[in-house]
Amino acid sequence: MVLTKEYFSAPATLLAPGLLGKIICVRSPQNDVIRARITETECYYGEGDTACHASRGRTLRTEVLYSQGGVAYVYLCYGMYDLFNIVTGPAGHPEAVLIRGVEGASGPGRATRYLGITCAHNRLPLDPGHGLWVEDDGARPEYEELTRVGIGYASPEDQARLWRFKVK
DNA sequence: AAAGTGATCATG
DNA sequence: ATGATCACTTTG
Repeated sequence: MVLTKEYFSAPATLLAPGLLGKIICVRSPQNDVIRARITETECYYGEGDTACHASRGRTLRTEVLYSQGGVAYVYLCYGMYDLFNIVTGPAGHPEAVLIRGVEGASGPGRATRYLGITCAHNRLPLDPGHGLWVEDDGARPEYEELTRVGIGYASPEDQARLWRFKVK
């Protein structure tokens, strides 16, 4: 079944582990669909999370994080890699789940490249009509909780949070 | 271990 | 207008 905006309106802290095993679907320019099961995620939660892009408030870039859950947040990292996040939670509260890996591609930059997701997908609602959506086939894989990667600029307590989730 | 790469945001 | 910074990957 296709996951809806209502599903994505739950908190990122819940959805990051919950999305493991779900299937990202992307319609390519050639009109075929690429599918891959999520194997690793991280959550970024609110302005109070010093690792979250919205920790310094609303800007042109972070505006999309304040949407109601169920839209894509894609941004260019290190000048080379498009990183794909799913915005979650209620409107007005900035939070998202970063897709760090899918079956067939580990690492957030590689996963987006593998799926064919680019900055052109930024702000798009996640549904089949927009060519980018997520399906649940009932899989509930076991996972482990780890600290987030690449956030050395965040406060020590935020760095210590177990907000990365990885399928065993 | 270190470079490569460019949008973004804060500063002047 | 300028410069530091960066939720990474590849190569050695």
